[in-house]
Amino acid sequence: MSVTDISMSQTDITYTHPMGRWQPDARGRLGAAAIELYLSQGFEATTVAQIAERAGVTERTFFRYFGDKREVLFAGSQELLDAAIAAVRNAPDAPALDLVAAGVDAAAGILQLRQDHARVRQSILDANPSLQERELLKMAALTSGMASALVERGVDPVDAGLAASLGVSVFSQGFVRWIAADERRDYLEIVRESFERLRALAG
Amino acid sequence: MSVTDISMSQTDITYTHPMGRWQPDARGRLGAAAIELYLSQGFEATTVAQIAERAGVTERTFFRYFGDKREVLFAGSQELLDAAIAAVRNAPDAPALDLVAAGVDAAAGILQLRQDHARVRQSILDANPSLQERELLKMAALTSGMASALVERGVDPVDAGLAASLGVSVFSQGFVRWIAADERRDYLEIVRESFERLRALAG
DNA sequence: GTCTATAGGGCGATAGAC
DNA sequence: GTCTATCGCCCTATAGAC
Repeated sequence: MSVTDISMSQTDITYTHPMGRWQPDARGRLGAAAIELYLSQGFEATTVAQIAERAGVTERTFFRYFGDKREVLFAGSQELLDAAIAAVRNAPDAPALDLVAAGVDAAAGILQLRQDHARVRQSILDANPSLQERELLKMAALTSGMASALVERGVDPVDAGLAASLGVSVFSQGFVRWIAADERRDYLEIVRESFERLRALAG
Repeated sequence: MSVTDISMSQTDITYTHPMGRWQPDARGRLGAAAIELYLSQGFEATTVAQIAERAGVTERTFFRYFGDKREVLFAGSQELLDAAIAAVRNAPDAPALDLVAAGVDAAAGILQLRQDHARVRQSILDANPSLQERELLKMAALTSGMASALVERGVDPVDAGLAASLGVSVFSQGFVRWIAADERRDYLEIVRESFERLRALAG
């Protein structure tokens, strides 16, 4: 049950840091500190104060960058979402489910590059229902984002919602299999096979 | 994006209340008080202390019945889950997607009886992402519950997961349409039409 | 039942960059 | 002067420990 996220550091790299009073990249340091602590002590046992201290900032600064303690683990999910939606938007004309497949392919292709990180992150999520909830919310955002992109391309709204749901189901279920220890195939391959199975199931 | 829950009062009705020192059905009163306050003041603005006071119990009692402030809105979702899983288990032999359809039918049939309440509850959820997260977790539980039931009946695990996901997608999307003000059809009808569309999409 | 740690938000102050 | 990042200290409610 889960997917998402890539980079821990999401700082705006086009902005040259003033390099004055404070160390640059507070966001990146907070993200790294959080993952280290969540891994070594567990998510619940880690306080925001500890994260902030390790990153050399105050608690208040943590909440400036991340709305809550969970959000720090989802810094990369926006990138995934954007890539998927862009792919749906730009795919060559085709039936709705194929457009969604293009979006899912794009997202899987990004995750693919960081299987090690995905596994670490997933091990943290697996132990915490409250993190799983957040993950589900991100997946719901992916669903509605792709659905909107389909509607923009002229797909009927009901069909768009269903097709996007199917795509995200394939993506999520494929993810679980992909990070399993004994799985040798790559993510894209798994996702594509799942789409085939899905067509068979419905037909 | 949402579904679930029926009754606010989930007290064990087979148990005859002692009717002694305390008013009976503390759980039911807490549930009713919470919904009233969430509606009139908003979810965030309502404190557990207010709910407890209105129900005539202490804060501590609230947390004895409900794990957290959100859970009070999901008292009925277990019933829905159980009904769906039982239906999948007991449906006559058929392809996986038809078994899932039986489960979804059962759940929709229950919700059907309380459209007014479903609308009220949904209006509270719509305004609060943290409640939407919890709803998604319940839907995920429904998915994995139905998937397990399918596996028990001999369906391949991967197919089971996909089929259950499809079913829950239909259920959730159908729910949104069903509670829309201008929708005249009943929930079961909408759900059945969605299954048809889904087959068309994949075919 | 009571007690307490912690999440998370409000807001003005401060120290730099431009 | 303006803007932006951070601090620091305020607060309350949640949720869990005892």
